[in-house]
Amino acid sequence: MQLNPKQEEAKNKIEWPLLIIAWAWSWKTATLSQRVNYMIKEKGIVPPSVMMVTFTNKAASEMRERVAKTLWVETPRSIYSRWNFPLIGTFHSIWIFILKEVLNNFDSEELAIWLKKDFVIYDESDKLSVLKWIIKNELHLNEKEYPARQIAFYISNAKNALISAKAYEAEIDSSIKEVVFKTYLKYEENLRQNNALDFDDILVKTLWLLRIPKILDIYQERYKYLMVDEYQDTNAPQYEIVKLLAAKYRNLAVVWDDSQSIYSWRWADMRNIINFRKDYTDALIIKLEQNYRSTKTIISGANSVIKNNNSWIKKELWTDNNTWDKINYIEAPDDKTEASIIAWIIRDWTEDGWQYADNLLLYRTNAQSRQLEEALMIKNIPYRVIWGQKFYDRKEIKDLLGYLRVIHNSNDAVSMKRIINVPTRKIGAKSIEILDNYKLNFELPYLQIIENIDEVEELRPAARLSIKVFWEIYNTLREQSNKIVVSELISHLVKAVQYEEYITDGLSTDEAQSKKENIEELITVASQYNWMDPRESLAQFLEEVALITDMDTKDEREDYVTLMTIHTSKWLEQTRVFLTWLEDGIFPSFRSVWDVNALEEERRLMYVGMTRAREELYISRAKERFHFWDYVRNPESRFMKEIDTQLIENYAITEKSLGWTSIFSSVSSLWWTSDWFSFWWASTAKKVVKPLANNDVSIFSMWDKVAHPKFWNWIITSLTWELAEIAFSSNGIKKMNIRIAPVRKL
DNA sequence: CTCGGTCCTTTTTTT
DNA sequence: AAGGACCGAG
Repeated sequence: MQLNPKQEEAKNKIEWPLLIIAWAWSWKTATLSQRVNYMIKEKGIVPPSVMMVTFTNKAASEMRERVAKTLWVETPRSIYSRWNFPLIGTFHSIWIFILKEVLNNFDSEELAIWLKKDFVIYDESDKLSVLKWIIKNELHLNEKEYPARQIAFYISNAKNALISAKAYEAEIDSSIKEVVFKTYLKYEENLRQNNALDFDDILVKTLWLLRIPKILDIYQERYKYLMVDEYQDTNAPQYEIVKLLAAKYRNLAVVWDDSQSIYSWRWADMRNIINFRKDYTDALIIKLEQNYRSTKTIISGANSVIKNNNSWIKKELWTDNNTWDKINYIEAPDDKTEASIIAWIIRDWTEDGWQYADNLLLYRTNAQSRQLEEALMIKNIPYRVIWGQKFYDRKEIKDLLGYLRVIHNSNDAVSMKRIINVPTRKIGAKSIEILDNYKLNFELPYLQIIENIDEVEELRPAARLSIKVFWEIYNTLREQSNKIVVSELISHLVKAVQYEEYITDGLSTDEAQSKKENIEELITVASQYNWMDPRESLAQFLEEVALITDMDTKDEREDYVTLMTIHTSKWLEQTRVFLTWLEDGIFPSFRSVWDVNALEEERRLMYVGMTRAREELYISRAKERFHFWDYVRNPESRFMKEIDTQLIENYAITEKSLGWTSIFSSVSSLWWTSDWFSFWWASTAKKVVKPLANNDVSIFSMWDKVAHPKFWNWIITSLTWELAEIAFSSNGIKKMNIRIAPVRKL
């Protein structure tokens, strides 16, 4: 790949602070990977002295792959093969790596930090359950009045402003902050006892350690060449950490794009660039303004939107690429038609030889995927929804990880509480309360109490017995964890506690199957760590699982349409992009329309969405839709009006484009029956939704007996074309489309 | 005391 | 889909 003169300049300037202003698809990734190659191959810099920080795991692994290719070496599996390769990872993964290394080599007391090396990472739901418990049991307050979610927001805000729990007392200026202060203190105490960190702590604790001169010295000397991608999305602790690391050698290159800053709600502050300019007044500034991906039309369209932001630095993104189709604007009469037209367009293109995988469907919030999914299902189009962190949020996954976590770190009280009665062992809320009180009074970790459970006399004998049984299982697993790799450990665990029987009890075949598949999937992910030493594999697996998200599991080899939020799409590009639900109140979100800053961030999000498209961009909205249990008519999105009208072509809604839709929408109430709904839920739980059945309708007739996997045997009591009413002995009459429903004639 | 039903609500964006 | 509230059975 031949770099242009600007990119070449960025590549060659390595012993100097460097600000690369890079607009969408300006080949910044190629520039950065060639820059690493240049350092190592031309300048003889040793690979492990180079650190590159990216924003997502996906970006990091892509970068590792590219760099490995230019260096002619095998792509390392993780950031840990640091001795012959640059350190390339996300902010969080690199900081965890540093935290662990420091804790392995130094005494915690010497560092004046309570953190010990086997720490666990609490995700958002772990954090909320701790906060809920504190609010209810320690502060004796009503959770309704002081919602954990709101308290969590205040605490996170404080942490990112580097205000400790003790220092928060000075911030109190309202009754809610009074409660926040008390909760924050207890929460920090809880983390300390459990040897746990939340996401914010990963940054804050790293910063704390790097402020110790002798620690900082080690890392400044090791990582002499630093690069930070997506600098506009850094927050205060991240900025401080980078500043400290770079202070000595000043070989820091940051990549910045103010048009793509969309994480201010995670405390990202694009004004960090002002601090950067102050810290490095002599920094070389290079602008990469040529876009190598999208057509002229798409770029002009995106430019015409983003220039409405006052905070935006004026610039012109340009391209040599061809002008192609105009931006297609679909104004559908209602939500179902909107979704159907999109499905129809995809189907049509596919018949012309395109792949399903050439299409990307974007929306503002995850909940919006539903109607698009329905339309795709009706047309048998395979698709996959990428939810933020859905996979690891599922009960079966959280349960199994909970076991692994207490095996790894016996102090982890949140996980212990989660799994002590899973599967049910007759240890209920009352017993756990007794354990909690005992723990509070004697300041002992759970494990120690469980080990000597006979001392807890308040406990019912039955509960004590159950805990002993649990203790046996736990001990066996813990011993095994030293001898067998983590994927085998999970299999043993599932058998030892009869987890499958527990989780699938009372479920339909379909639902049970999906649970089992999820467990299988977890074992598959875990088996990637099989090459490691058993104990190490467990630690590594748990660490990376905490940071992994659904989008990291996107499989490039299968052919399916991808659906995701615009936020999630930031790292990718696609031939054809559909931006849906372009209505004021939805996009921009109703929460943002009164606040200039929030609105500008939404506009940047629009820019990000538009520039994901390479060749064709479809924008759609519905004049009327069913939303939040009501019919609403949202005005056209203001962002749509900002696009230069010459660039837009209104998509004609013809009979052809409606196709079968018009027939379906006339009987649309049928699509909303409960079994359709549960079928939808069941299907989305799976990785790739399999195309629906395509039954030959002609073989069915009135009074036929049919088999259904979920409801067993039915009898057709009414049949109009392919829409049937089917009687089921205990559930009354169900309406369904027998062409696509999972039914079989008996 | 514990469990397993039912019924209700839930959300903006995610490392 | 999952958590919370509530209730009746064992």
